[in-house]
Amino acid sequence: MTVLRRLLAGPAVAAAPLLLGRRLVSTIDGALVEAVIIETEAYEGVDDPASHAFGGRTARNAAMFGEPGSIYVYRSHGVHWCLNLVCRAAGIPAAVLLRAGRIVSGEEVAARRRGRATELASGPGRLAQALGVTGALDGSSLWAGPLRLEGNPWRGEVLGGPRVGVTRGRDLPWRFRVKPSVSD
DNA sequence: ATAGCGATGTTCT
DNA sequence: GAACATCGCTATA
Repeated sequence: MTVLRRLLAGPAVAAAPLLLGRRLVSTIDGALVEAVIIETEAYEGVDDPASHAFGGRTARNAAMFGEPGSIYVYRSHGVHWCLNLVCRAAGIPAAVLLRAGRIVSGEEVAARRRGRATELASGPGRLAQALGVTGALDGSSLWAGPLRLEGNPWRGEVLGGPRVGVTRGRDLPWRFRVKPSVSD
């Protein structure tokens, strides 16, 4: 059992800060794009009023109930795809939303997908678009697909705070990001 | 620099 | 109908 498998088998709140600094490696459509994760948010199961799984299973959130290491992709505001990594044992819904990254490889591909050269992955919709992630990946596995996770956790300072765009459950500091640096 | 708003799928009231 | 785990354009300062 690898470190990563153990991490995703546990609570999303524990996994979210330890996913920071790792590289998300995409070979979607045969093009290599890598992004270092710099911002995440945790969504726990039925007790979390901000989670898509709050209130039970639906067609959209079904992937959240899958094996840890599953990929959950949903459409936000009818426009953008957002990428989550599923945590906890099958049947217990929890996931970490990957909110932002810094492209470290395949910048040309990312820029082409984004239709611009700046802000390539500074937001959940942008990150997914830069990596080529779409709803086609929903329910697939991180262990055997075109999307992988590599590298080690962020060694620097990690900041916590309330989740973004959430009205219920705002009191929980389940958003994590690396300390901002000038190179971003 | 900041604010407002349109786009638009899925879920909930 | 309304709200949303968003983004990018447009308008005002």
